[in-house]
Amino acid sequence: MTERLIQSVERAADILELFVATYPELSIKEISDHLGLSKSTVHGIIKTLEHRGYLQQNSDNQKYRLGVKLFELGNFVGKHLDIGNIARPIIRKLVEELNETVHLTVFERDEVIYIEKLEGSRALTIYSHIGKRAPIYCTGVGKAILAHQSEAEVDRLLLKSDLKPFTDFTLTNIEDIKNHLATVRGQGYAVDDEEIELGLKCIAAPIFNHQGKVVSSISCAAPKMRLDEEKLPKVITGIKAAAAEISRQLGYKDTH
Amino acid sequence: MTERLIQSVERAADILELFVATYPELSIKEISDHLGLSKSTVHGIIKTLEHRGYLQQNSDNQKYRLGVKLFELGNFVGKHLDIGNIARPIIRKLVEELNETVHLTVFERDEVIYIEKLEGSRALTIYSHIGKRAPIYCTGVGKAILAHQSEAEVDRLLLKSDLKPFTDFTLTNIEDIKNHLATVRGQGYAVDDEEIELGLKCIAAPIFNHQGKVVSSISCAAPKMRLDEEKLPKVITGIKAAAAEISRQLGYKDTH
DNA sequence: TCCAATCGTTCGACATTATCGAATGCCGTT
DNA sequence: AACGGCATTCGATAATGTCGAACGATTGGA
Repeated sequence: MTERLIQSVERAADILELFVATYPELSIKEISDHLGLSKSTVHGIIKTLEHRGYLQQNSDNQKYRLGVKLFELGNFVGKHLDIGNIARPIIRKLVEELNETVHLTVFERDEVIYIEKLEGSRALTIYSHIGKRAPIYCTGVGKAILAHQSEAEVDRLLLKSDLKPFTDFTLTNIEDIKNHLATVRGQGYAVDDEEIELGLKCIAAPIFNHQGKVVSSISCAAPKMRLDEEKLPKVITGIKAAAAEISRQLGYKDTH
Repeated sequence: MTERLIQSVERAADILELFVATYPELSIKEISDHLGLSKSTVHGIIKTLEHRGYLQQNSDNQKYRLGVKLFELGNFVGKHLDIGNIARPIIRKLVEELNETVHLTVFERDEVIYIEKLEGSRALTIYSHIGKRAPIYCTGVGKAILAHQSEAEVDRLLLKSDLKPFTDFTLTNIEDIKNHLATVRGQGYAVDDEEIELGLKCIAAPIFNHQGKVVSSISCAAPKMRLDEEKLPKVITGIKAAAAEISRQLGYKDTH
């Protein structure tokens, strides 16, 4: 790992981030003191950043603040770096690998919603479609998300749900579900074994965003008979790896 | 103007902006071709930017895209660089200079809304308050904004208004108003001469954002008698200069 | 009104550091 | 297996960023 980083670019980044870390308005002196650089060094970088719109100088006090160019770039990122675009190629690869249907969901306004579905080339496929809601307590994608919420949040969400039994295997007791979530959290993936539909089995993993919050999940859904002793470990490994990669690209820093 | 800009910082900016200008996903080769730099130079800068989260590398094709750090910074800018914060110190200075009330408005959802009011130390002050709506066709702040909308937009807005006469001086005929707006546009400021309230006179100027659109305006409002031959030019100059400075800080590039 | 202090800005000299081109290594394709 | 394309690494060079000092502008206090 003999990375050769560009000093002045790093310093420019240091300066930009200093505004977020300390105060939205800083003078050259303050910056050079914070970073331990000479005033003239800071001045050169600052003037370059100002010239490009990354900083702007206040006219009365001569201090600097972050410029609208960053706002522009940030918006661009927001549009093009959304989870769907990040996840799609990763999911596509996973589908090729497993040749099974893979779903992507997001958790928004207390609901788990399918936002992407990619199918393998099997005859027997899973019924589901983009935009549909998934129950949170008895699906892989729902449980993967639920397992990483605070206990208060879990209680709130479960109390809000009707906990209707879809099959004989559906867990409908809050304590049972909460115990099960601990297992999910521990192993890093969730299993739905015919809990919502007989014959259907899902393996799902949570996706973490740059704040470390779980905001979405992916799952592989297949007829239970196809997920045999040989295939199941592959699915688990694949789903977990894909979820981790999406998380990473979303800016999640895994700190274990 | 012997500015001494830092080359590698400029090149880093070039790279970031290239993603917006061309395509949200670029390879090192594509970047070096576009910018006429060697691959290794680009590689060094890219790795630095990636290291800091300003870029991230896609795992399957090895291309790069803008990173979430920019999203973060952009959001921060959005919060702290909003028009109110930019305008406040500039308005404050103007109030000291003129010792008259100055308003700041934004144009949103077809309405002109006061979002800031700073008063001079006079006994006779103007009634108005933050959050209040201003009619668009017969106030300085409204006309300053209206004068810089497209003709279709002006028609739409005026047809939507009831064009109620507040005083004998209120213009209520669409053609009259549109002719008047041409004057406003030409002189760079709008006058409201007792059009909404007898005895009240306002001088207002438009504020341009970084896209060159007029999204807000400021005005100086005072009893008509106080804006005499001596003071009026000062007010006009002051309001125009303040509006120009706010526009500049919002990222507006005046290209005349 | 003047002086002192503070900070932004400019300047010049130095060596650190970024740069380039060439070499290497890693896929994917034929 | 060999080729092509690309990312990556390496090493030598001088261009470039860095620092300290000097300058200038502004502010506050005596």
